[in-house]
Amino acid sequence: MDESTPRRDEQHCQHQYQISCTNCRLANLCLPIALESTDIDRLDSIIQRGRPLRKGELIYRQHEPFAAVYAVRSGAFKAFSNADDGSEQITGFYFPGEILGMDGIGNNHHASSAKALETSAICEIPFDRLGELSARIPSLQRHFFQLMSREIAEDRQLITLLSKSTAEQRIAALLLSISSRHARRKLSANAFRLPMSRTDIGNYLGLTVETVSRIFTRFQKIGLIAVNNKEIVILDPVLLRDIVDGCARTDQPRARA
Amino acid sequence: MDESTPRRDEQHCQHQYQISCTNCRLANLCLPIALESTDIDRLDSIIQRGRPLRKGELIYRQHEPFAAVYAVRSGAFKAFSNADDGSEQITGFYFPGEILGMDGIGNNHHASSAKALETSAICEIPFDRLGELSARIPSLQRHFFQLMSREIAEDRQLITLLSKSTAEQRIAALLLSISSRHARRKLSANAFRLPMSRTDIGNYLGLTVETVSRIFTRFQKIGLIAVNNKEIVILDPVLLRDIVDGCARTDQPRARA
DNA sequence: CGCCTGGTTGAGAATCATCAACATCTGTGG
DNA sequence: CCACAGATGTTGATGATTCTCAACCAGGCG
Repeated sequence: MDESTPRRDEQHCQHQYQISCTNCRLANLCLPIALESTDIDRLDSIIQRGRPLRKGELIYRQHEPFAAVYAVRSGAFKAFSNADDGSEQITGFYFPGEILGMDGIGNNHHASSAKALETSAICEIPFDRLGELSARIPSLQRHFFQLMSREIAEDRQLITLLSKSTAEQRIAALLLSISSRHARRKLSANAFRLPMSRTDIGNYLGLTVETVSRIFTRFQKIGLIAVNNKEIVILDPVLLRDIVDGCARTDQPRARA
Repeated sequence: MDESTPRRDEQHCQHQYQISCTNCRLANLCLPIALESTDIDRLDSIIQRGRPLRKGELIYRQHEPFAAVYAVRSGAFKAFSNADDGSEQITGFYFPGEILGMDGIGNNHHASSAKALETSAICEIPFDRLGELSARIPSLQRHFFQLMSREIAEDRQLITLLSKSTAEQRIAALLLSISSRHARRKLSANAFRLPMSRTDIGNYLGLTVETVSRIFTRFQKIGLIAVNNKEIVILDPVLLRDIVDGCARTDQPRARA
Protein backbone atom coordinates (compact mmCIF):
# COMPACT_ATOMS: atom_id res chain seq x y z
CA MET A 1 0.00 0.00 0.00
CA ASP A 2 2.91 2.33 0.49
CA GLU A 3 4.90 1.40 -2.61
CA SER A 4 3.80 4.72 -3.99
CA THR A 5 4.45 3.89 -7.63
CA PRO A 6 5.92 0.82 -9.23
CA ARG A 7 7.49 2.76 -12.07
CA ARG A 8 9.85 4.92 -10.11
CA ASP A 9 12.61 3.50 -12.35
CA GLU A 10 11.35 4.93 -15.58
CA GLN A 11 10.25 8.15 -13.97
CA HIS A 12 13.58 8.74 -12.41
CA CYS A 13 15.65 7.72 -15.37
CA GLN A 14 13.65 9.72 -17.87
CA HIS A 15 13.70 12.86 -15.81
CA GLN A 16 17.40 12.99 -16.63
CA TYR A 17 16.26 15.23 -19.35
CA GLN A 18 19.51 16.09 -21.07
CA ILE A 19 19.91 12.56 -22.33
CA SER A 20 20.38 12.25 -26.10
CA CYS A 21 18.18 10.34 -28.52
CA THR A 22 20.92 7.76 -28.93
CA ASN A 23 20.86 6.88 -25.27
CA CYS A 24 17.13 7.31 -24.77
CA ARG A 25 15.42 4.09 -23.86
CA LEU A 26 12.37 5.21 -25.80
CA ALA A 27 14.31 5.49 -29.07
CA ASN A 28 12.72 2.33 -30.37
CA LEU A 29 9.20 3.76 -30.00
CA CYS A 30 9.77 7.37 -30.78
CA LEU A 31 10.93 9.38 -33.78
CA PRO A 32 14.44 7.85 -34.05
CA ILE A 33 13.01 4.48 -34.95
CA ALA A 34 14.37 3.29 -38.30
CA LEU A 35 17.12 5.90 -38.39
CA GLU A 36 20.85 5.27 -38.86
CA SER A 37 22.96 6.42 -35.96
CA THR A 38 24.38 9.39 -37.88
CA ASP A 39 20.84 10.45 -38.72
CA ILE A 40 19.81 10.05 -35.11
CA ASP A 41 22.55 12.50 -34.22
CA ARG A 42 21.22 14.98 -36.74
CA LEU A 43 17.73 14.60 -35.33
CA ASP A 44 19.12 14.89 -31.87
CA SER A 45 20.74 18.19 -32.72
CA ILE A 46 17.44 19.93 -33.46
CA ILE A 47 15.66 18.69 -30.36
CA GLN A 48 15.18 21.00 -27.40
CA ARG A 49 14.92 19.60 -23.92
CA GLY A 50 13.68 21.76 -21.10
CA ARG A 51 12.93 21.37 -17.44
CA PRO A 52 10.20 18.93 -16.49
CA LEU A 53 6.62 20.19 -16.34
CA ARG A 54 4.63 19.94 -13.16
CA LYS A 55 1.14 18.53 -13.01
CA GLY A 56 -1.30 20.94 -14.61
CA GLU A 57 1.23 22.84 -16.71
CA LEU A 58 0.56 23.24 -20.39
CA ILE A 59 2.95 22.47 -23.23
CA TYR A 60 0.93 24.56 -25.65
CA ARG A 61 -2.49 26.14 -25.83
CA GLN A 62 -5.22 25.82 -28.44
CA HIS A 63 -5.01 28.65 -31.02
CA GLU A 64 -1.39 29.46 -30.19
CA PRO A 65 0.92 29.60 -33.23
CA PHE A 66 2.23 26.18 -34.08
CA ALA A 67 5.99 25.76 -34.12
CA ALA A 68 6.89 22.33 -32.84
CA VAL A 69 5.68 18.85 -32.02
CA TYR A 70 6.58 17.22 -28.73
CA ALA A 71 7.68 13.75 -27.72
CA VAL A 72 6.73 12.60 -24.25
CA ARG A 73 9.79 11.53 -22.35
CA SER A 74 8.22 10.77 -19.01
CA GLY A 75 4.91 11.27 -17.28
CA ALA A 76 1.62 11.65 -19.12
CA PHE A 77 -0.42 14.31 -20.88
CA LYS A 78 -3.94 14.91 -22.01
CA ALA A 79 -4.75 16.74 -25.24
CA PHE A 80 -8.01 18.62 -25.28
CA SER A 81 -9.83 21.33 -27.14
CA ASN A 82 -12.35 23.79 -25.86
CA ALA A 83 -15.57 24.63 -27.62
CA ASP A 84 -16.73 28.25 -27.76
CA ASP A 85 -18.78 27.75 -24.62
CA GLY A 86 -15.64 26.68 -22.79
CA SER A 87 -16.56 23.05 -22.50
CA GLU A 88 -13.61 20.73 -22.84
CA GLN A 89 -13.21 17.66 -25.02
CA ILE A 90 -10.26 15.41 -24.36
CA THR A 91 -9.05 13.88 -27.59
CA GLY A 92 -6.25 11.74 -26.30
CA PHE A 93 -3.88 10.69 -23.56
CA TYR A 94 -0.17 10.59 -24.31
CA PHE A 95 2.48 8.41 -22.70
CA PRO A 96 6.28 8.23 -23.01
CA GLY A 97 7.45 7.68 -26.57
CA GLU A 98 4.32 9.21 -28.10
CA ILE A 99 4.14 12.41 -30.12
CA LEU A 100 1.90 15.36 -29.28
CA GLY A 101 0.82 18.34 -31.32
CA MET A 102 0.49 16.97 -34.82
CA ASP A 103 -3.00 18.38 -35.19
CA GLY A 104 -1.50 21.87 -35.27
CA ILE A 105 0.41 21.47 -38.52
CA GLY A 106 -2.70 21.93 -40.61
CA ASN A 107 -3.27 25.62 -40.14
CA ASN A 108 -0.19 26.76 -38.24
CA HIS A 109 -2.09 27.00 -34.98
CA HIS A 110 -2.55 24.40 -32.33
CA ALA A 111 -5.94 22.76 -32.63
CA SER A 112 -5.82 21.65 -29.00
CA SER A 113 -4.05 22.22 -25.72
CA ALA A 114 -1.77 19.75 -23.94
CA LYS A 115 -1.63 19.51 -20.17
CA ALA A 116 0.62 17.44 -17.92
CA LEU A 117 -1.32 14.94 -15.82
CA GLU A 118 1.67 14.50 -13.52
CA THR A 119 5.27 15.65 -13.42
CA SER A 120 6.47 15.02 -16.94
CA ALA A 121 9.32 15.71 -19.33
CA ILE A 122 9.21 16.34 -23.05
CA CYS A 123 11.41 16.76 -26.08
CA GLU A 124 10.49 19.71 -28.28
CA ILE A 125 10.95 19.12 -31.99
CA PRO A 126 10.79 22.35 -34.01
CA PHE A 127 8.64 21.54 -36.98
CA ASP A 128 10.30 23.58 -39.68
CA ARG A 129 13.64 22.01 -38.88
CA LEU A 130 12.05 18.57 -38.80
CA GLY A 131 10.67 19.32 -42.26
CA GLU A 132 14.11 20.27 -43.58
CA LEU A 133 15.64 17.19 -42.07
CA SER A 134 12.88 14.98 -43.44
CA ALA A 135 13.54 16.23 -46.95
CA ARG A 136 17.13 15.03 -46.59
CA ILE A 137 16.47 11.79 -44.71
CA PRO A 138 13.84 9.82 -46.62
CA SER A 139 13.32 7.31 -43.85
CA LEU A 140 12.60 10.14 -41.41
CA GLN A 141 10.04 11.65 -43.76
CA ARG A 142 8.40 8.31 -44.22
CA HIS A 143 8.41 7.65 -40.52
CA PHE A 144 6.81 10.95 -39.73
CA PHE A 145 4.13 10.34 -42.35
CA GLN A 146 3.57 7.01 -40.65
CA LEU A 147 3.26 8.57 -37.22
CA MET A 148 0.63 10.98 -38.46
CA SER A 149 -1.18 8.24 -40.29
CA ARG A 150 -1.30 6.12 -37.18
CA GLU A 151 -2.71 9.04 -35.28
CA ILE A 152 -5.50 9.14 -37.86
CA ALA A 153 -6.07 5.41 -37.62
CA GLU A 154 -6.20 5.59 -33.82
CA ASP A 155 -8.62 8.49 -33.85
CA ARG A 156 -10.84 6.37 -36.05
CA GLN A 157 -10.78 3.55 -33.58
CA LEU A 158 -11.96 6.02 -31.00
CA ILE A 159 -14.68 7.19 -33.38
CA THR A 160 -15.87 3.61 -33.72
CA LEU A 161 -15.78 3.20 -29.97
CA LEU A 162 -17.84 6.32 -29.39
CA SER A 163 -20.25 5.53 -32.17
CA LYS A 164 -20.97 1.89 -31.46
CA SER A 165 -19.98 0.79 -28.01
CA THR A 166 -21.60 0.66 -24.61
CA ALA A 167 -20.14 2.38 -21.59
CA GLU A 168 -18.61 -0.89 -20.42
CA GLN A 169 -16.95 -1.51 -23.73
CA ARG A 170 -15.48 1.97 -23.79
CA ILE A 171 -13.92 1.66 -20.38
CA ALA A 172 -12.65 -1.83 -21.09
CA ALA A 173 -11.12 -0.58 -24.34
CA LEU A 174 -9.37 2.28 -22.58
CA LEU A 175 -7.94 -0.07 -19.98
CA LEU A 176 -6.67 -2.39 -22.69
CA SER A 177 -5.19 0.49 -24.64
CA ILE A 178 -3.29 1.78 -21.65
CA SER A 179 -2.25 -1.73 -20.77
CA SER A 180 -0.75 -2.38 -24.19
CA ARG A 181 1.01 0.96 -24.24
CA HIS A 182 2.58 0.10 -20.90
CA ALA A 183 3.64 -3.28 -22.21
CA ARG A 184 5.27 -1.61 -25.20
CA ARG A 185 7.51 0.19 -22.76
CA LYS A 186 8.39 -3.09 -21.05
CA LEU A 187 6.26 -2.27 -18.04
CA SER A 188 3.65 -4.49 -16.52
CA ALA A 189 0.65 -4.93 -18.78
CA ASN A 190 -1.63 -5.79 -15.89
CA ALA A 191 -0.75 -3.39 -13.12
CA PHE A 192 -0.52 0.32 -13.64
CA ARG A 193 -1.57 3.70 -12.39
CA LEU A 194 -4.09 5.77 -14.28
CA PRO A 195 -2.64 9.27 -14.39
CA MET A 196 -5.94 10.90 -15.30
CA SER A 197 -9.01 11.61 -13.19
CA ARG A 198 -12.32 9.80 -13.52
CA THR A 199 -13.70 13.02 -14.91
CA ASP A 200 -11.06 12.98 -17.64
CA ILE A 201 -11.86 9.38 -18.47
CA GLY A 202 -15.53 10.19 -18.77
CA ASN A 203 -14.85 13.24 -20.87
CA TYR A 204 -12.61 11.26 -23.22
CA LEU A 205 -15.06 8.38 -23.60
CA GLY A 206 -18.22 10.45 -23.84
CA LEU A 207 -19.56 9.34 -20.46
CA THR A 208 -20.35 11.09 -17.20
CA VAL A 209 -18.15 10.67 -14.14
CA GLU A 210 -20.89 8.80 -12.41
CA THR A 211 -21.11 6.21 -15.15
CA VAL A 212 -17.34 5.75 -15.14
CA SER A 213 -17.35 5.28 -11.40
CA ARG A 214 -20.20 2.79 -11.49
CA ILE A 215 -18.51 0.72 -14.14
CA PHE A 216 -15.23 0.63 -12.26
CA THR A 217 -17.02 -0.72 -9.22
CA ARG A 218 -18.99 -3.17 -11.35
CA PHE A 219 -15.76 -4.42 -12.95
CA GLN A 220 -14.28 -4.76 -9.51
CA LYS A 221 -17.24 -6.68 -8.13
CA ILE A 222 -17.02 -9.37 -10.78
CA GLY A 223 -13.31 -9.80 -10.21
CA LEU A 224 -12.30 -8.33 -13.54
CA ILE A 225 -10.01 -5.70 -12.10
CA ALA A 226 -8.80 -4.50 -8.73
CA VAL A 227 -9.10 -0.78 -8.16
CA ASN A 228 -7.37 1.26 -5.53
CA ASN A 229 -7.92 4.88 -6.41
CA LYS A 230 -5.84 5.32 -9.54
CA GLU A 231 -3.99 2.04 -9.20
CA ILE A 232 -5.43 -0.63 -11.46
CA VAL A 233 -4.72 -4.33 -11.61
CA ILE A 234 -6.22 -6.28 -14.46
CA LEU A 235 -7.17 -9.65 -13.03
CA ASP A 236 -8.78 -11.17 -16.11
CA PRO A 237 -7.31 -9.81 -19.35
CA VAL A 238 -9.19 -12.36 -21.44
CA LEU A 239 -12.56 -11.32 -20.12
CA LEU A 240 -11.59 -7.70 -20.58
CA ARG A 241 -10.95 -8.33 -24.23
CA ASP A 242 -14.20 -10.27 -24.51
CA ILE A 243 -16.05 -7.27 -23.15
CA VAL A 244 -14.44 -4.96 -25.70
CA ASP A 245 -15.33 -7.37 -28.47
CA GLY A 246 -18.90 -7.52 -27.26
CA CYS A 247 -18.93 -11.22 -26.53
CA ALA A 248 -19.16 -10.86 -22.76
CA ARG A 249 -21.20 -8.76 -20.39
CA THR A 250 -20.90 -8.12 -16.70
CA ASP A 251 -24.47 -8.99 -15.84
CA GLN A 252 -23.85 -12.63 -16.67
CA PRO A 253 -22.32 -14.52 -13.76
CA ARG A 254 -18.89 -14.90 -15.28
CA ALA A 255 -19.08 -17.59 -17.93
CA ARG A 256 -16.55 -17.25 -20.67
CA ALA A 257 -14.56 -19.20 -23.25
CA MET B 1 -38.98 17.70 -59.78
CA ASP B 2 -37.39 16.55 -63.01
CA GLU B 3 -34.22 18.65 -62.89
CA SER B 4 -32.46 15.46 -61.94
CA THR B 5 -29.40 17.11 -60.42
CA PRO B 6 -28.36 20.72 -60.19
CA ARG B 7 -24.68 19.88 -60.41
CA ARG B 8 -24.63 18.27 -63.80
CA ASP B 9 -21.99 20.84 -64.74
CA GLU B 10 -19.37 19.69 -62.30
CA GLN B 11 -20.22 16.07 -62.74
CA HIS B 12 -19.92 16.26 -66.48
CA CYS B 13 -16.83 18.40 -66.54
CA GLN B 14 -14.96 16.36 -63.96
CA HIS B 15 -15.74 13.07 -65.59
CA GLN B 16 -13.39 14.26 -68.34
CA TYR B 17 -10.91 12.28 -66.43
CA GLN B 18 -7.79 12.80 -68.49
CA ILE B 19 -7.64 16.46 -67.54
CA SER B 20 -4.32 17.59 -66.02
CA CYS B 21 -3.81 19.12 -62.59
CA THR B 22 -3.06 22.46 -64.23
CA ASN B 23 -6.48 22.59 -65.85
CA CYS B 24 -8.38 20.95 -63.03
CA ARG B 25 -10.88 23.25 -61.43
CA LEU B 26 -10.21 21.59 -58.08
CA ALA B 27 -6.52 22.54 -58.16
CA ASN B 28 -7.08 25.24 -55.58
CA LEU B 29 -8.46 22.75 -53.04
CA CYS B 30 -6.45 19.68 -53.79
CA LEU B 31 -2.79 18.72 -53.65
CA PRO B 32 -1.52 21.28 -56.19
CA ILE B 33 -2.41 24.14 -53.92
CA ALA B 34 0.64 26.29 -53.18
CA LEU B 35 2.72 24.73 -55.94
CA GLU B 36 4.52 26.56 -58.74
CA SER B 37 3.35 25.62 -62.19
CA THR B 38 6.50 23.64 -62.96
CA ASP B 39 6.01 21.70 -59.74
CA ILE B 40 2.39 21.09 -60.61
CA ASP B 41 3.56 19.50 -63.82
CA ARG B 42 5.89 17.23 -61.89
CA LEU B 43 3.07 16.24 -59.57
CA ASP B 44 0.81 15.76 -62.53
CA SER B 45 3.26 13.35 -64.10
CA ILE B 46 3.00 10.83 -61.26
CA ILE B 47 -0.79 10.87 -61.06
CA GLN B 48 -2.79 8.01 -62.56
CA ARG B 49 -6.29 8.62 -63.83
CA GLY B 50 -8.55 5.70 -64.58
CA ARG B 51 -12.11 5.19 -65.69
CA PRO B 52 -14.84 6.44 -63.42
CA LEU B 53 -16.13 4.11 -60.72
CA ARG B 54 -19.76 3.17 -60.57
CA LYS B 55 -21.83 3.37 -57.44
CA GLY B 56 -20.81 0.66 -55.01
CA GLU B 57 -17.35 0.05 -56.47
CA LEU B 58 -14.38 0.12 -54.11
CA ILE B 59 -11.19 2.10 -54.57
CA TYR B 60 -9.38 -0.06 -52.03
CA ARG B 61 -10.20 -2.55 -49.33
CA GLN B 62 -9.28 -2.62 -45.68
CA HIS B 63 -6.14 -4.74 -45.07
CA GLU B 64 -5.00 -4.51 -48.70
CA PRO B 65 -1.39 -3.37 -49.16
CA PHE B 66 -1.15 0.38 -49.22
CA ALA B 67 0.39 1.95 -52.31
CA ALA B 68 -1.37 5.20 -53.07
CA VAL B 69 -3.66 7.91 -51.83
CA TYR B 70 -6.57 9.12 -53.93
CA ALA B 71 -8.00 12.51 -54.74
CA VAL B 72 -11.70 12.66 -55.44
CA ARG B 73 -12.30 14.28 -58.80
CA SER B 74 -16.07 13.89 -58.99
CA GLY B 75 -18.81 12.08 -57.15
CA ALA B 76 -18.56 11.05 -53.52
CA PHE B 77 -17.13 8.26 -51.39
CA LYS B 78 -17.52 6.79 -47.96
CA ALA B 79 -14.56 5.42 -45.99
CA PHE B 80 -15.38 2.66 -43.56
CA SER B 81 -13.76 -0.10 -41.59
CA ASN B 82 -15.17 -3.42 -40.54
CA ALA B 83 -14.82 -4.87 -37.09
CA ASP B 84 -14.10 -8.56 -36.70
CA ASP B 85 -17.79 -9.29 -36.44
CA GLY B 86 -18.31 -7.69 -39.83
CA SER B 87 -20.06 -4.61 -38.52
CA GLU B 88 -19.22 -1.47 -40.42
CA GLN B 89 -18.14 1.90 -39.12
CA ILE B 90 -18.12 4.80 -41.54
CA THR B 91 -15.32 7.17 -40.66
CA GLY B 92 -15.85 9.82 -43.28
CA PHE B 93 -17.47 11.03 -46.46
CA TYR B 94 -15.26 12.42 -49.21
CA PHE B 95 -16.14 14.98 -51.85
CA PRO B 96 -14.28 16.39 -54.89
CA GLY B 97 -10.92 17.90 -54.00
CA GLU B 98 -10.53 15.77 -50.87
CA ILE B 99 -7.89 13.10 -50.29
CA LEU B 100 -8.68 9.52 -49.36
CA GLY B 101 -6.53 6.76 -47.96
CA MET B 102 -4.11 8.57 -45.69
CA ASP B 103 -4.88 6.23 -42.81
CA GLY B 104 -3.09 3.45 -44.67
CA ILE B 105 0.37 5.01 -44.60
CA GLY B 106 0.95 4.00 -41.00
CA ASN B 107 1.44 0.30 -41.42
CA ASN B 108 1.50 -0.17 -45.19
CA HIS B 109 -2.00 -1.57 -45.26
CA HIS B 110 -5.26 0.24 -45.73
CA ALA B 111 -6.99 0.76 -42.40
CA SER B 112 -10.34 1.19 -44.11
CA SER B 113 -12.18 0.61 -47.36
CA ALA B 114 -13.45 3.30 -49.71
CA LYS B 115 -16.68 2.88 -51.68
CA ALA B 116 -18.23 5.11 -54.33
CA LEU B 117 -21.63 6.47 -53.29
CA GLU B 118 -22.40 7.41 -56.88
CA THR B 119 -20.58 7.42 -60.19
CA SER B 120 -17.26 9.01 -59.33
CA ALA B 121 -13.80 9.69 -60.68
CA ILE B 122 -10.51 9.74 -58.83
CA CYS B 123 -6.84 10.57 -59.25
CA GLU B 124 -4.48 7.93 -57.93
CA ILE B 125 -1.30 9.29 -56.35
CA PRO B 126 1.34 6.61 -55.80
CA PHE B 127 2.65 7.23 -52.35
CA ASP B 128 6.31 6.34 -52.79
CA ARG B 129 6.58 8.70 -55.72
CA LEU B 130 4.77 11.40 -53.77
CA GLY B 131 7.33 10.90 -51.02
CA GLU B 132 10.23 11.33 -53.44
CA LEU B 133 8.66 14.40 -54.92
CA SER B 134 7.95 15.83 -51.49
CA ALA B 135 11.59 15.53 -50.53
CA ARG B 136 12.48 17.69 -53.53
CA ILE B 137 9.60 20.18 -53.32
CA PRO B 138 9.46 21.54 -49.76
CA SER B 139 6.09 23.21 -50.25
CA LEU B 140 4.62 19.91 -51.39
CA GLN B 141 5.97 18.13 -48.33
CA ARG B 142 4.61 20.82 -46.09
CA HIS B 143 1.27 20.76 -47.82
CA PHE B 144 0.94 17.04 -47.48
CA PHE B 145 1.79 17.25 -43.79
CA GLN B 146 -0.91 19.87 -43.54
CA LEU B 147 -3.48 17.70 -45.29
CA MET B 148 -2.80 14.86 -42.89
CA SER B 149 -2.89 17.19 -39.94
CA ARG B 150 -6.25 18.56 -41.01
CA GLU B 151 -7.54 15.03 -41.31
CA ILE B 152 -6.54 14.55 -37.67
CA ALA B 153 -8.14 17.81 -36.62
CA GLU B 154 -11.36 16.90 -38.43
CA ASP B 155 -11.47 13.46 -36.90
CA ARG B 156 -11.24 15.15 -33.54
CA GLN B 157 -14.16 17.36 -34.31
CA LEU B 158 -16.10 14.21 -35.05
CA ILE B 159 -14.90 12.72 -31.77
CA THR B 160 -16.23 15.76 -29.94
CA LEU B 161 -19.49 15.50 -31.82
CA LEU B 162 -19.92 11.83 -30.93
CA SER B 163 -18.84 12.34 -27.38
CA LYS B 164 -20.85 15.38 -26.44
CA SER B 165 -23.71 16.10 -28.81
CA THR B 166 -27.32 15.09 -29.09
CA ALA B 167 -28.73 13.41 -32.16
CA GLU B 168 -30.05 16.73 -33.43
CA GLN B 169 -26.69 18.42 -33.07
CA ARG B 170 -24.95 15.62 -34.91
CA ILE B 171 -27.26 15.80 -37.88
CA ALA B 172 -27.17 19.56 -37.95
CA ALA B 173 -23.37 19.45 -37.86
CA LEU B 174 -23.24 17.01 -40.74
CA LEU B 175 -25.52 19.19 -42.82
CA LEU B 176 -23.38 22.25 -42.11
CA SER B 177 -20.20 20.34 -42.92
CA ILE B 178 -21.53 19.19 -46.26
CA SER B 179 -22.89 22.65 -46.94
CA SER B 180 -19.54 24.33 -46.38
CA ARG B 181 -17.73 21.75 -48.47
CA HIS B 182 -20.15 22.46 -51.30
CA ALA B 183 -19.61 26.17 -50.91
CA ARG B 184 -15.85 25.65 -51.12
CA ARG B 185 -16.39 24.24 -54.56
CA LYS B 186 -18.47 27.27 -55.55
CA LEU B 187 -21.69 25.30 -55.41
CA SER B 188 -24.80 26.29 -53.54
CA ALA B 189 -24.29 26.19 -49.79
CA ASN B 190 -27.99 25.77 -49.13
CA ALA B 191 -29.24 23.32 -51.71
CA PHE B 192 -27.57 20.01 -52.34
CA ARG B 193 -28.06 16.32 -52.70
CA LEU B 194 -26.91 13.93 -50.00
CA PRO B 195 -25.12 11.13 -51.83
CA MET B 196 -25.28 8.74 -48.89
CA SER B 197 -28.20 6.76 -47.49
CA ARG B 198 -29.90 7.49 -44.19
CA THR B 199 -28.35 4.29 -42.92
CA ASP B 200 -24.90 5.62 -43.77
CA ILE B 201 -25.65 8.88 -42.01
CA GLY B 202 -26.75 7.04 -38.90
CA ASN B 203 -23.74 4.77 -38.99
CA TYR B 204 -21.37 7.73 -39.33
CA LEU B 205 -23.01 9.72 -36.54
CA GLY B 206 -23.55 6.85 -34.14
CA LEU B 207 -27.33 6.86 -34.49
CA THR B 208 -29.92 4.44 -35.80
CA VAL B 209 -31.66 4.96 -39.13
CA GLU B 210 -34.91 5.57 -37.33
CA THR B 211 -33.46 8.40 -35.28
CA VAL B 212 -31.97 9.99 -38.38
CA SER B 213 -35.27 9.79 -40.17
CA ARG B 214 -37.21 11.23 -37.25
CA ILE B 215 -34.85 14.16 -36.96
CA PHE B 216 -35.02 14.95 -40.66
CA THR B 217 -38.79 15.13 -40.41
CA ARG B 218 -38.59 17.17 -37.23
CA PHE B 219 -36.20 19.62 -38.91
CA GLN B 220 -38.57 19.80 -41.82
CA LYS B 221 -41.62 20.43 -39.66
CA ILE B 222 -40.08 23.46 -38.01
CA GLY B 223 -39.09 24.93 -41.35
CA LEU B 224 -35.38 24.44 -40.81
CA ILE B 225 -34.79 22.44 -43.96
CA ALA B 226 -36.77 21.12 -46.88
CA VAL B 227 -36.26 17.45 -47.61
CA ASN B 228 -37.11 15.61 -50.77
CA ASN B 229 -35.50 12.21 -50.52
CA LYS B 230 -31.82 12.98 -50.81
CA GLU B 231 -32.30 16.57 -51.95
CA ILE B 232 -31.84 19.00 -49.09
CA VAL B 233 -32.51 22.71 -48.94
CA ILE B 234 -31.34 24.56 -45.87
CA LEU B 235 -33.99 27.16 -45.16
CA ASP B 236 -32.54 28.62 -41.99
CA PRO B 237 -28.74 28.39 -41.85
CA VAL B 238 -28.56 30.56 -38.74
CA LEU B 239 -30.83 28.32 -36.74
CA LEU B 240 -28.93 25.31 -38.02
CA ARG B 241 -25.73 26.74 -36.60
CA ASP B 242 -27.50 27.59 -33.36
CA ILE B 243 -28.55 23.99 -33.03
CA VAL B 244 -24.99 22.76 -33.54
CA ASP B 245 -23.77 25.24 -30.96
CA GLY B 246 -26.39 24.04 -28.52
CA CYS B 247 -28.14 27.37 -28.16
CA ALA B 248 -31.33 26.30 -29.92
CA ARG B 249 -33.58 23.28 -29.77
CA THR B 250 -36.39 22.12 -31.98
CA ASP B 251 -38.92 21.65 -29.22
CA GLN B 252 -39.04 25.37 -28.63
CA PRO B 253 -41.36 27.11 -31.05
CA ARG B 254 -38.72 28.80 -33.08
CA ALA B 255 -37.33 31.71 -31.08
CA ARG B 256 -33.81 32.65 -31.92
CA ALA B 257 -31.32 35.53 -31.91
C1' DC C 1 -9.17 20.99 11.84
C1' DG C 2 -11.97 21.93 8.17
C1' DC C 3 -12.29 23.06 3.47
C1' DC C 4 -12.22 21.65 -1.26
C1' DT C 5 -11.53 18.72 -4.96
C1' DG C 6 -12.40 14.27 -6.55
C1' DG C 7 -14.92 10.05 -6.22
C1' DT C 8 -18.91 6.99 -5.07
C1' DT C 9 -23.74 5.68 -4.66
C1' DG C 10 -28.80 6.16 -5.24
C1' DA C 11 -33.37 7.56 -7.36
C1' DG C 12 -35.71 9.42 -11.13
C1' DA C 13 -35.83 11.27 -15.87
C1' DA C 14 -34.63 11.63 -20.77
C1' DT C 15 -32.75 10.37 -24.96
C1' DC C 16 -32.21 7.20 -28.10
C1' DA C 17 -32.45 2.09 -29.43
C1' DT C 18 -35.32 -1.69 -30.48
C1' DC C 19 -39.09 -3.97 -32.53
C1' DA C 20 -42.69 -3.83 -35.73
C1' DA C 21 -45.60 -2.18 -39.34
C1' DC C 22 -46.08 0.37 -43.23
C1' DA C 23 -44.75 3.54 -47.17
C1' DT C 24 -41.90 4.77 -50.97
C1' DC C 25 -38.42 4.40 -54.23
C1' DT C 26 -35.56 1.87 -57.74
C1' DG C 27 -34.69 -0.88 -61.09
C1' DT C 28 -35.77 -5.09 -63.56
C1' DG C 29 -38.37 -8.00 -66.50
C1' DG C 30 -42.53 -8.93 -68.66
C1' DC D 1 -45.23 1.11 -70.00
C1' DC D 2 -46.59 -1.34 -66.12
C1' DA D 3 -46.01 -4.66 -62.38
C1' DC D 4 -43.44 -6.39 -59.03
C1' DA D 5 -39.71 -7.29 -55.60
C1' DG D 6 -36.19 -5.78 -52.76
C1' DA D 7 -34.09 -2.13 -50.76
C1' DT D 8 -34.63 2.09 -48.44
C1' DG D 9 -37.07 5.24 -45.66
C1' DT D 10 -40.83 6.65 -42.30
C1' DT D 11 -43.67 6.35 -38.27
C1' DG D 12 -45.31 4.50 -33.81
C1' DA D 13 -45.05 2.09 -29.25
C1' DT D 14 -42.08 0.39 -25.82
C1' DG D 15 -37.96 -0.15 -23.18
C1' DA D 16 -33.05 0.15 -21.79
C1' DT D 17 -28.90 2.61 -21.08
C1' DT D 18 -27.10 6.50 -19.59
C1' DC D 19 -27.68 11.27 -17.79
C1' DT D 20 -29.13 14.38 -14.21
C1' DC D 21 -29.67 15.77 -9.70
C1' DA D 22 -28.54 15.01 -5.09
C1' DA D 23 -26.37 13.29 -1.12
C1' DC D 24 -22.54 11.43 0.86
C1' DC D 25 -17.61 9.88 1.47
C1' DA D 26 -12.40 10.15 1.20
C1' DG D 27 -8.19 12.21 0.81
C1' DG D 28 -4.95 16.24 0.42
C1' DC D 29 -3.55 20.72 1.76
C1' DG D 30 -3.65 25.17 3.83
